[in-house]
Amino acid sequence: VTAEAALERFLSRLLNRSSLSKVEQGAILRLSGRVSTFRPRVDIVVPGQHVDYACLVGRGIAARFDQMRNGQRQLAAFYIPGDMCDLHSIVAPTAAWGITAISATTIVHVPHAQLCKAIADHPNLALAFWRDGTADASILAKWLGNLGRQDARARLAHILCEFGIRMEAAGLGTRTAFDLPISQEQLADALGLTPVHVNRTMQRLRAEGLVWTHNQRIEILDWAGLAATAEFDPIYLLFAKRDGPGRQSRHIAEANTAAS
Amino acid sequence: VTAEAALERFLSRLLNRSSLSKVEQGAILRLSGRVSTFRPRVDIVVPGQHVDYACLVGRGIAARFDQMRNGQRQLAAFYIPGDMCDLHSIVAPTAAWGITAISATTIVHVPHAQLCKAIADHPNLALAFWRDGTADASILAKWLGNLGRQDARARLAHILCEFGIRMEAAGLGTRTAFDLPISQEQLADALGLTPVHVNRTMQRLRAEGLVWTHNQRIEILDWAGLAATAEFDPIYLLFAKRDGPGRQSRHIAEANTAAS
DNA sequence: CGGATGATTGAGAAGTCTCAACCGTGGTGG
DNA sequence: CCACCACGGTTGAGACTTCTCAATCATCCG
Repeated sequence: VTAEAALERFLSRLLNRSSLSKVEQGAILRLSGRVSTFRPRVDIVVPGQHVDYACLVGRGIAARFDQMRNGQRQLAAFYIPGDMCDLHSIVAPTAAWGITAISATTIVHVPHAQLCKAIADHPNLALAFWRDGTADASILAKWLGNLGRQDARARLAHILCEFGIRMEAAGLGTRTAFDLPISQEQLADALGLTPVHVNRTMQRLRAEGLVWTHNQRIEILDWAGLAATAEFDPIYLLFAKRDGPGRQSRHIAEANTAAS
Repeated sequence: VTAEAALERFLSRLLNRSSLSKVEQGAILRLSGRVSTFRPRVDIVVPGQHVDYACLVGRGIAARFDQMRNGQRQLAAFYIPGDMCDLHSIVAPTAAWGITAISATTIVHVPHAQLCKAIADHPNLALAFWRDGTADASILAKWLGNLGRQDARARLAHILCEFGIRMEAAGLGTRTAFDLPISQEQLADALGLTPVHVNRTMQRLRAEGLVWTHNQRIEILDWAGLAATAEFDPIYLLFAKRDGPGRQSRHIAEANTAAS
């Protein structure tokens, strides 16, 4: 995977939410950075580290995590190819969190200097970056609601729906069929559950005919059913450009009825 | 409470994390907006609403919430005077969440038009706003870790420590003594617990000599002890300017040793 | 074949929830 | 001045979800 391909995915992600001129798009594509790969479970950024670059995922899956004193981890976000894990490190370069590789992951380290220059040359990019971070924060808030107010079954169903929509938007499968190289133990760290309980809950979703899994492939057999048990409404992903609310409501309708 | 006083608090909050020139500070103070008040439990912004203003808290406490289908709510953030609840609505004007009044609350509705003009005139303000939103997201991530990986006692202890530091930083008391006009039921909605369990847990913290409460006043009798049970480390509040990591580590040391 | 990783199973323990009731205080109206 | 009501805090007992610990199984890979 080359840096260029990753930057194209990144631009594509930005365009999901922001309108950018050709010139601004060119500025994104002209970014560059050192490419490195990480094995699963290796930390890419450790908590408290001061960084002068942002981490763009080119291949694999990365996650933001918070670590407790006893070593337990809470994953606060999953990043798929095209996601810039810590774009906000531009404005807050000392991370209070860490980034870890979930599966084998390729990262492009884009220097802050380049990103700052792009922002200075094209102020609209700062707004696009801010909007991108706002979308991540919106996902975080939704996860909080899931952890606080939904049981294990709804939580698992919700994250599967979320991955479906995000994978599809990133061109990495359809919302009902995609590869998810995440172990049940890692899912447990994201859902605030025990690996054992994730296992039993996944079995239940399978038994109910909602999903089918094999190796690390997910197939959602009953999208409407899964979305209903998850109370899933993709509005929180903020897949809508600034140009008004009309597009957004259409999006919800699509997501909750299609392919079921 | 006047709009001017609220804007001064807002500027003060921005200066906690960003360096702004006198001119930029002036641009903040020249903002204005319609002032209105809300009774407790009244919604200020309803989920899905399209807004063309941001909500600045002048007095009282507001909260961002996510609502489940059965009516249960999860609070995802508390906003104290000087906090701009939904600054990010500038870049994502259709809210996926709601804002509600926790106590009697005064809100200044600052039009997006004014904020956009300020950003256009002073690009550095966009970065300050983005940084402010990043701090809110960082708090959100920490809450997620609390919900996912800490028990009720640690969660409650953590939110009390957080309020202590934030209240002190906002000039609304000291970290060990402040007014907190939030009912146990509302705390439960933030902590992902039942009001009954919040009550029992609060009793336990009192019995352990960690805190003392009366009416809606909190006194933290043993800061070090409370911080230890909460695994509280204020680094996640991002109370550090861009000027390097030195100041930050000092801050942690202070917060975990002082006033205990 | 051995070792590592991830998925699966079982049984008992623990934390939290549910429901229902009761108490104390402040405000309101007769 | 008192009766009443609303609200928030408190208590008790039983139910339920999820955790803990420990073991087993399946697959991949060297």
